[in-house]
Amino acid sequence: MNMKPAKKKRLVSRGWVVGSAKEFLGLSDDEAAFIELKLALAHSLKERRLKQRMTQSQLAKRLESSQSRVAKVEAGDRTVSLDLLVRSLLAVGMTRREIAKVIAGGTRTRAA
Amino acid sequence: MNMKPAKKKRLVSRGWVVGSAKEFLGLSDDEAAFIELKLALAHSLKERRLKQRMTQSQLAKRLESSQSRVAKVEAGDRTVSLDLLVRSLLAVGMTRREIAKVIAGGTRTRAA
DNA sequence: TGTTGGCATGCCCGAACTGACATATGGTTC
DNA sequence: GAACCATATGTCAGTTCGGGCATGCCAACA
Repeated sequence: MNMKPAKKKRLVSRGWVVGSAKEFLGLSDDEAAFIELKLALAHSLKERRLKQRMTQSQLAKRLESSQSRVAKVEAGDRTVSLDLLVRSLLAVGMTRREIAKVIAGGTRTRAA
Repeated sequence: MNMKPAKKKRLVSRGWVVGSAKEFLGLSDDEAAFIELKLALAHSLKERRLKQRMTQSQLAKRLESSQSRVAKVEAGDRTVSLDLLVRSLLAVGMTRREIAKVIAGGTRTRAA
């Protein structure tokens, strides 16, 4: 990722609170949009995986990755790239259209 | 990115021909979907930047990156991550919804 | 209680990505 | 042609990310 003023942000991406992020930190709109986007995808990944009754280990195998990394992906860990995130989504069977839907879901703040 | 059997693929991502990729190479469906996705985004980035009458150097400044890297992003260079690609799209003013549209655009083979 | 299974966390270090620079190509204007 | 601008391409040192292992946590259950 490498975002120059990578100061505080480090804390955020794994502090949750979906619909905010930039509120209590000096994030630019783009930066905020970006991490919220990742969190939204991470969340839908876990949802989808469970719906498929798949374990993290099984998914890891498909990705030629490891259980621990899958856990980090779902947790929205800052060391996880969008690349791996999206490839994971494809691996649990999501189509481009479905992924797009999650991304568009956008400025929605809470699930329930 | 790091895709285990990163064999030939190297050639593809910068060989273009939008609607194919996996056709003449042994790519899995997911792998193919993934790089086509990146190419679609890369293409719409250039389109959008030009529409904004912005130069690569200007965009690079916003991203705190360099002109040469922006060029690679738009070219769909294999050394460019989805992260940078998406952050670039946000930097040229695209909304999540617009990005989603490009992604959903999906299995379309040719433009005109 | 001991065991098993699924998930989370920390770490290492090799692989991939990044910014920056140098340089090349192509177009425009004088 | 020279000067200038936007873009393309190659390279590389420094940073980030990746797989995988070790380990911790917790719930289920016999």
